[in-house]
Amino acid sequence: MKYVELVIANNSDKTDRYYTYGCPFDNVSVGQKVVAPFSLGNRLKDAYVFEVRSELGEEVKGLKYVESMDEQICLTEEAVKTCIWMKKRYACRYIDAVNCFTPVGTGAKSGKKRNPYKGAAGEIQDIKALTSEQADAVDRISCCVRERSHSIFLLHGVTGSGKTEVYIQTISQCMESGRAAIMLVPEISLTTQIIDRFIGRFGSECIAVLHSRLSYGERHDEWVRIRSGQVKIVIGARSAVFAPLEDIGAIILDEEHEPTYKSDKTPKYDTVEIAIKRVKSQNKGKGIVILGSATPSVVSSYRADEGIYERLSLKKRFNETALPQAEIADMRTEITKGNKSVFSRRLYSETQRCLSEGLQVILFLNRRGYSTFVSCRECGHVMKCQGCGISLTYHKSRGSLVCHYCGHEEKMPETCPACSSKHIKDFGAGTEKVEEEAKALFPGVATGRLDLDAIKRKGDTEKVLGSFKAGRTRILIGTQLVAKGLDFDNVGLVGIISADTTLNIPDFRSTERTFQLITQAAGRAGRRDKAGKVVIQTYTPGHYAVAAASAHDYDEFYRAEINLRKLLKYPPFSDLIQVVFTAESEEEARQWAEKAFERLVGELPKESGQDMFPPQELPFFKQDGSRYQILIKSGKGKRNLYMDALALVKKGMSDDKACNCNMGIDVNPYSFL
DNA sequence: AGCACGCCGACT
DNA sequence: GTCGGCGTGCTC
Repeated sequence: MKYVELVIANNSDKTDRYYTYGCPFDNVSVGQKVVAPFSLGNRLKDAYVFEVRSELGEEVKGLKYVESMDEQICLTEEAVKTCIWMKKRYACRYIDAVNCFTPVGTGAKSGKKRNPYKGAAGEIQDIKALTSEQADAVDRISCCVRERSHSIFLLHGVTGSGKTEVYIQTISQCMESGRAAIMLVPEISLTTQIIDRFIGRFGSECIAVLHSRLSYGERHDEWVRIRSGQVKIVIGARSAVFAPLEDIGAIILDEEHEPTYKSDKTPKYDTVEIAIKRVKSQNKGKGIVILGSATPSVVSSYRADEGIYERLSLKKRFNETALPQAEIADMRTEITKGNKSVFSRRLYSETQRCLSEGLQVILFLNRRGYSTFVSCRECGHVMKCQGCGISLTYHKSRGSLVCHYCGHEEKMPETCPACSSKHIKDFGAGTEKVEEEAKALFPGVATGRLDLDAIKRKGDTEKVLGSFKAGRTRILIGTQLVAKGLDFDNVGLVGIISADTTLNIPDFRSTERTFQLITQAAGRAGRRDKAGKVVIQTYTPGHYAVAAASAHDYDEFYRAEINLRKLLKYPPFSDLIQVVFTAESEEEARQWAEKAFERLVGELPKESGQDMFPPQELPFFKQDGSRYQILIKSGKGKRNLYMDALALVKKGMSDDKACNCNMGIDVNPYSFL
């Protein structure tokens, strides 16, 4: 008889611990999924083995016995280790972490075997000679994979510098060394070319593509196929980082700066952290992580500077095509010259030129969320919070400007504090408005729109993109969807309608996002032999994100941004921990948030007080219920201190019978709304 | 989270 | 007398 510590698949904070059971199956191992009788009625529950031992340390009252073992599902030891780590790191339950590693639903009953990826047979590309930069990167990475050592590489490569070939070579090296690999992409639906290339290179037998369109049954079958060792390469979006592979040589994150790598539901993990933890906790030998991007996140770049990551740069474009020529249109002068259109005169004339030359135009406008910002139309001054440096959000009902970080509130000014102009107001134009104006300015020219509203139904994206690719539409207007989309051949001009839109969303990352989006959108202009043109419209032409993006100068942007982050103690110089209290009534949410805040203050050393911002109501979100948040700006090395205290307070709340308020914890969230 | 237990009122 | 309402407490 063996004895096991089980994590019960019970969706409750109260049962979030180990339960000791006897296990009559001697071949039981850590990670094994089992069925065990639980609670009063001895109902049979799924559970996972987290520890195995031969002796019972001390008497356990009412010991029960494992009923049966699952034939197919057994997590790796590394997965169990990572689960234990995740519980602490993200203040989630064991079972939340386990659910990341296991397939949802049961296996397909029919047992029909099929490869769920029914794409093209695979595209066999000529293996081009690597550039010397690529070769250097590949050498460095391959060496680590062979030696089973651990390194994190930041592959900083400009658009068209051949990052994908480096990924392929890395995976090749994994295959040669008999190791597995995970290839992560921000959005699998926009990645069919990469998949074809991989299948062409490695064959479909050893590859699993984890697609969001897979049914539960298919997911389960793929999980088993991967776990059996048949599959060595897994391609997918962020959840594929949990693929049940053993001896992982490399985990690659393409476009590492993309926000989709941060999970927005419990556990709110960061894919980069999971990837690093996984390759490090393996027994057979450690693995490497590659973070690839043309515009690395500020946090990643800083870590490379610090030597935590190893930077590998690809500065040359593969076929030496020039980057598009970018120019800035100062919208302040448009206003003073009486141009109230969303088109600057420059954008108008360039659009006209392109259309007459038979080229196509992309107009980019990122209008996310509903919050508007407030700025002066004459001097470009933007209303910001004194303490946080974040744009203030206009709350019409209150007639005031509110900082969503610290709760600071001030009256909406009637004149600009900088230049006393009366032209200070909340503002923002959406894609619909741009399309309307485009139609009016260029009559007879077919336009297409690509944003969340326009692609509500399945297949809409393909329709819109298809028309544009075929040349049926000449002007494509869209949000970041167009920036991410596929490559086009005939685009002569990219117009960025308002670079300020993302600049002024209330988030410390807004500048970074702006730089990345402009750079990405600009990359859509001019492909192959034709150099394209970019017009960037802005009310703040002097802003370093706009200026650096127009000059294709990442380093310049990074230097300015990292200084600001340091000054204001934002990541990477801190971790922002958002604690959200959700309850039926405003009253309950507020009271529990306040109670929790008090306990937190009591739990922590005095000097921590200045890092913690007291409860603040979150704006309009859920129709039912109310939300309050506590924000903690956790300095370097203090994250665990705060997380432990938060876990304690959370435990206290869930133990309190009178409490019907939920407490959610999110470290470095991507949206603070 | 479930779900048995148990202590009350309403109904055969 | 007993059916069923939901408050309370526990799960190796």
